[in-house]
Amino acid sequence: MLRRMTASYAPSQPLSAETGDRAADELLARFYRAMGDPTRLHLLEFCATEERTGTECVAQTTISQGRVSAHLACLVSCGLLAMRRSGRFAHYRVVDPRVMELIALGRGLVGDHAASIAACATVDRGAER
Amino acid sequence: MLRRMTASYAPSQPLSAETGDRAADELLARFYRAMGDPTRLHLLEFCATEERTGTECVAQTTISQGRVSAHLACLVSCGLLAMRRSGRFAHYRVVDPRVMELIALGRGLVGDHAASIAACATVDRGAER
DNA sequence: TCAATGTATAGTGATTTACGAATGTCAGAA
DNA sequence: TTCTGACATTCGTAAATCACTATACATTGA
Repeated sequence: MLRRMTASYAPSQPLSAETGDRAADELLARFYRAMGDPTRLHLLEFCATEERTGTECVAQTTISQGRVSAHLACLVSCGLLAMRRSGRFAHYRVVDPRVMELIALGRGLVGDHAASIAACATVDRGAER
Repeated sequence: MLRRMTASYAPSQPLSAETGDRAADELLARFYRAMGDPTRLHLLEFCATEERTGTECVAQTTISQGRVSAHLACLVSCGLLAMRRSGRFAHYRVVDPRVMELIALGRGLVGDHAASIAACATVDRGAER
C-alpha cells in the first residue's frame, strides 16, 4: 500500500520524477523535520504516557516558556501531539500510536549507526552541544 | 537496548529528565533531520526498489551533482542508505526494511494532517517553494 | 474590575544547512 | 601516461530555524 501515489501516474513515467510527488515529499520532509529537534523529541516522550500541561512541559526543559509553547504548537500542527484546552490550561498528549512507532523505529536504526550519525556533517547541530 | 549511551552517565534516574537522554535525543533528532529534506526523501524512494548509481540519482533531481553527492553521503552515514563501490561507480540502495516502514508511517500521519503541516511555521521551508 | 497565572506572539540575533560553482580524486579507457 | 568520466569536497551566499526577552491575550479568583 506504500507508494501508491506513484503508481497512480504510472502509465508512462511511473517514476516519481518531479511532477506531483514533489509536493508530497515536501510535506513529508516537513513532518520529519518536526521530529528533528531534540527538544521536541523530549517533549514528545514526556507526553507519551500521560497528559501534560504547558507549564509541566516548560519545567521539563531548559529553554524559555515562549519557545516551548512554539515547539508544542509545532508538534500539534504536525499531528504528533494532541492538545486539549481546559480553562487557561493546555493539556498535551501523544494519542496516535504511530508516533511512538516512529520513535521506536528511529531508535532502532540510530542504535545501529550511532557513530556515523554523530559524524554526519549535513545534519549537524553544532556537533554535540 | 535503546538509550544505552545514556546509561553510561545515569546509573540512577531512568527518566528522560535532562541528564543523559539529552545525547540520545540529539542523535535521534539528527536522524530525523536526515529524513527531513525533500530531496533526500526523493532519493530514498528512488533507491528503494533497485540499486542506483550516483549519476542516476543526479538525473532524478534538479540540483547540482555535488549537492546530490552530499545528500547521498548523509543518507549513508545516517544508516538510511547502503553504498557499494564498484570501480568508479557508487551504487546506492535502501536495504534496511525499517527505512521504508518509517516512510510508510510518516506518509500515513501526513495524510491525516496535511493541511496543518503545510501551515506549520516552525518547519517552514519557504512556505511552499 | 483588577491582579495573577497559564499560554501565545512579537522583535531580534545567532547558528544551521541547502545551493551552485569550482576543484580535487581516483579508476578505467585511449 | 594522458584523458575522460564518476564521485567527493570546499567555499561563499542565502534562507531557515533556534533561542531569548518582552509583551499581548485569556481565564480565574479577589
